[in-house]
Amino acid sequence: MSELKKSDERIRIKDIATLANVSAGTVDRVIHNRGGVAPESKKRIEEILNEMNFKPNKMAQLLAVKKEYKLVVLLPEAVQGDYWWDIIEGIKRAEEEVADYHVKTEILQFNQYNMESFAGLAQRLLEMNPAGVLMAPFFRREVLKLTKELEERSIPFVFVDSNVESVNSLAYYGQQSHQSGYVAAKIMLSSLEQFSTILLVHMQRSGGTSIGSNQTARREEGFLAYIEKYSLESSYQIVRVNLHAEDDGGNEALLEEVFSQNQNIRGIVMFNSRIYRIADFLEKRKIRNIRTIGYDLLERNVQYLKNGMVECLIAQRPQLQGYYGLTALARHLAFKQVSKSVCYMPIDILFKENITDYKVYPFDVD
Amino acid sequence: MSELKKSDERIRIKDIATLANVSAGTVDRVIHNRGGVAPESKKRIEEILNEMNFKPNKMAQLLAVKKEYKLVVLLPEAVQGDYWWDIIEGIKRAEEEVADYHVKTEILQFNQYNMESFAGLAQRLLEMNPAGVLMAPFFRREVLKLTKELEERSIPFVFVDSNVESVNSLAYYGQQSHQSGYVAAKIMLSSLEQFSTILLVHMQRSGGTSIGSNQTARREEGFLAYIEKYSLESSYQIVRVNLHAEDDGGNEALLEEVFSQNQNIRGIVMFNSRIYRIADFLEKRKIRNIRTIGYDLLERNVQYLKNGMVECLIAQRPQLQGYYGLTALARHLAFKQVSKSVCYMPIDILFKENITDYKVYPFDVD
DNA sequence: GCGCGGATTGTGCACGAGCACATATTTATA
DNA sequence: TATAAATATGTGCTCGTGCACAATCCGCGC
Repeated sequence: MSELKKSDERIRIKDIATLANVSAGTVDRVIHNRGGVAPESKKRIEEILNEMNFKPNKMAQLLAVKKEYKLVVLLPEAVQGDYWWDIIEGIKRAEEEVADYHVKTEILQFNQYNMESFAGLAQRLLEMNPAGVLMAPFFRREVLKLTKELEERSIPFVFVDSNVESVNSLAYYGQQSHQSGYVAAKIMLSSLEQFSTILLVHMQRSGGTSIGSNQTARREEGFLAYIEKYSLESSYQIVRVNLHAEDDGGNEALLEEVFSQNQNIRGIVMFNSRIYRIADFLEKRKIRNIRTIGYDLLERNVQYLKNGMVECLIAQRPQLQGYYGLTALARHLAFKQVSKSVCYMPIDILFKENITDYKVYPFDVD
Repeated sequence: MSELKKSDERIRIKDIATLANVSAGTVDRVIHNRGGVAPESKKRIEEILNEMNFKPNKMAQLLAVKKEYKLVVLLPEAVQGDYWWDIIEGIKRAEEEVADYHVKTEILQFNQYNMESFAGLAQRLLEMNPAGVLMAPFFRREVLKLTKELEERSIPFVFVDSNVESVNSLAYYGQQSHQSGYVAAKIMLSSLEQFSTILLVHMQRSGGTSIGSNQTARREEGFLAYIEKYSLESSYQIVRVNLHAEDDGGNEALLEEVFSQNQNIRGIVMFNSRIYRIADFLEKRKIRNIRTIGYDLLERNVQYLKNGMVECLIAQRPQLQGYYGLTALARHLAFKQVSKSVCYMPIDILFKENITDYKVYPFDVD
C-alpha cells in the first residue's frame, strides 16, 4: 500500500499520483508532456502539481536518466604557467564535479596566431555535435560563423576571456582587464613622488605579436585612462620598453639602456605575467626603491612578492572562468537552470601582507 | 551476469567487486570501514579502489542515504541592509541548493550587545543536538565554552566574520578587513594633493558601541597602517568625527562644525556602510571636489556611486560568507569532503565604471 | 457477442550506493 | 567429530524518477 508522505517530507511523484487517483506513470507522462493522457486526468494532475509545488528530486533524476552530454571546449593552446593553462585547470576541476551529471568534456586547442587553426577546429567541433560549447572567442568572423551555426542547432555556448555581445550566449565569464589596469594605476601612483618616471614593460614574441591574451592591452588602456582622468600626464613621465619573450640576454641589455637613459624610474608596471623577469633584473643589479606591479600568481612572482622585490600582484583567478563556464553549461543542460549572465572575476590585489591565505576556490575538496 | 563496464564509463562499486572477486557488499564494507572483512580482502580491495581512483556517484549516494542533517546557525540579529542580513541571505541561498542533501537549517539570532543572549542561544543550540554549526564568534569566553562542547561531541562547526584560531573549526570564511582598509588608503591617497585633510567618519549607537561588526575597527587599522608604512603622517592631516546612528539632525550640525574647523578636507572615508549619509550631506550643501570612499553596496550607496557623489565603494560579498560556510558544512556531512580551510572573500573595488555588471554570485539560478 | 484497434493507464525494471539480513566459511570448544 | 560461535561474504531491498512494455478500457464494425 502506498504510504502517505509525512507532512514535512518532500513531495514525490508517487504522492501526486495518489492524490490524483492515478499511477506514477501517468503523472510522469504529464510532467514530461509525453502525451497519451486523458484531458481530464491531465488537467487534474497539472493542478495538483502546481498546488503542491512539485519539484523533482534531482538526485533521482540524474541517477535514472541515461542521457550523456558531451561538451566541447575551444581554447588556445596553453603552456604551463600561462593564463590559458589556468583556465583549463578550472575546467578540469569543474569536469570532476559535474561527472555525476553525465557530462563529458573534450578540449580542442587552436593556435591563437593562426586563423585557419581556429576555423579548422570550429569545423571539427560542429561535426562532434556537442551538447554545449565553451570557447574563447578569437577571430571575430570565424566566431560569428560558428555561433550562428550553434544557435541554429540550439546548442548553448559560453564565452570566457572576452565577450561577443552581439550573439546570444548562455553566459560570459571574464576579467575586467581595463578596470584592473585602472586599479593598478591607483596603487602605483599612490605615494609615488611627483615627477617620477614610470616604466611600462611590454613583451613580444619574435613574430611581433605580444604575449598573453589580448587582455594585456586592455589593462594598459585602463592604466592610462586613470592617468588621463586625473590629468596626471604632466606629473609623471611614462617610458616604455619592449622585451623579447625568448631571449633573456638581450633583455638585460635593453633594460640597462632604459635605466641609464632614465635616472628617475621609480615605478615599473608589467601587464602580462612576467614581472618576475624584472624582479630578476632588479635583484641582480641590487636596485631597490622602485615600486613594481605585475599580474598573475606565478610561483616566481609570488616569491618576489614575499621577499619584497615585487610590491603588488594583481590576479583575476583565470581558473574560475573555466570552472564557472563549464559548471554553468552543465547545470543548464542537466537541470534546465538557465544562468544567462555576464560575470566578472574578482580583481584580487595582493601584497606581501595578504598573500598567505590566498585561495582561488572557496573549498578544498578531497 | 555482471556486465563489464565499458572503458570510458565511470567505475562503480560493482566493477570494483568484480575485479576483486568479491561482492559489492564487501567492497562497501571496506569503503565505509564497517569491519568484518578479511585482512587480505581488505587490502586487495583498497588497492583496487586506489588504482581505479574510485569516486562514488554522489547522486546514488544521496538517494540511498536516509540520514537527515540539521544544521544550526548562530548569528547576531539583523536588519535589512546590514551586514548580517547579507550573510543570512547567502545562507538562505545555500540552504536551497543543499536541500537535496537532506540538510535542514535553523537560524538562531542573538543580540550582539548582550552576552546572556548569546549564551542562552548557545545552550539552546546544544540542546538541539545539530549535525553541524555555523556561527559568528562573539564573546570569546562563551565561544570557547561552546566550541569545546561541540568538539567533544564531534560536531563540526564553521566560523564566519571572524576567526578563532585556537579552536579546531572545519573552516573559516571571512573578510580581510585590515587589508581592505589598506587598499582604501591606497585609493584615497593616490592623486590626493599633499597636505590635504582626510576626514574619517565614525558612527555610534546611543549606547556608545560602534555600529557594524567589529570589522570596521580593523578596516581603520588597515587604513592607518598604510599611512604609517609609507610615512605619510606628516603629508596628510587626519581628522575624525563621531556621528550618531539614530539622530540625523545632530549629525548635520556635527559635520557643519567639522567642515568649518577644517577648510582643507579633500577626502572622506567611512568604514561602515553608511557613506550615503555623507553623500546626502555633501549633495545638500553642494560640496564637490571631495573624494569619498565607503563600504558595502547598499542601494543608496550605489546610487551615489553612479552619480559621482561617492567615488569608490569597497565590498566584500558578505553573502558569500554565509553561502560558502553553509555549503562547506553540507558537503562535509553529506560527502565527507573535508574542506578544512581559511578563505577570505574577494575585496571588490567598485567605481562608477565597473558597478554595472557587478555580481555577488557567479550563477543566476532559476 | 466477438474481436479489433486506439486511447488510457498501470507495472516493473534500471540507475548506483547503503544497509539489514541471510548465508557461507573458518575457528574454537566440548 | 560434532557443534556452536565467530568471522567473512553474498543477497536483496531501498531511495525517486524515467521509460519500455503490459494491461485495461471503450467504441465500432461485423
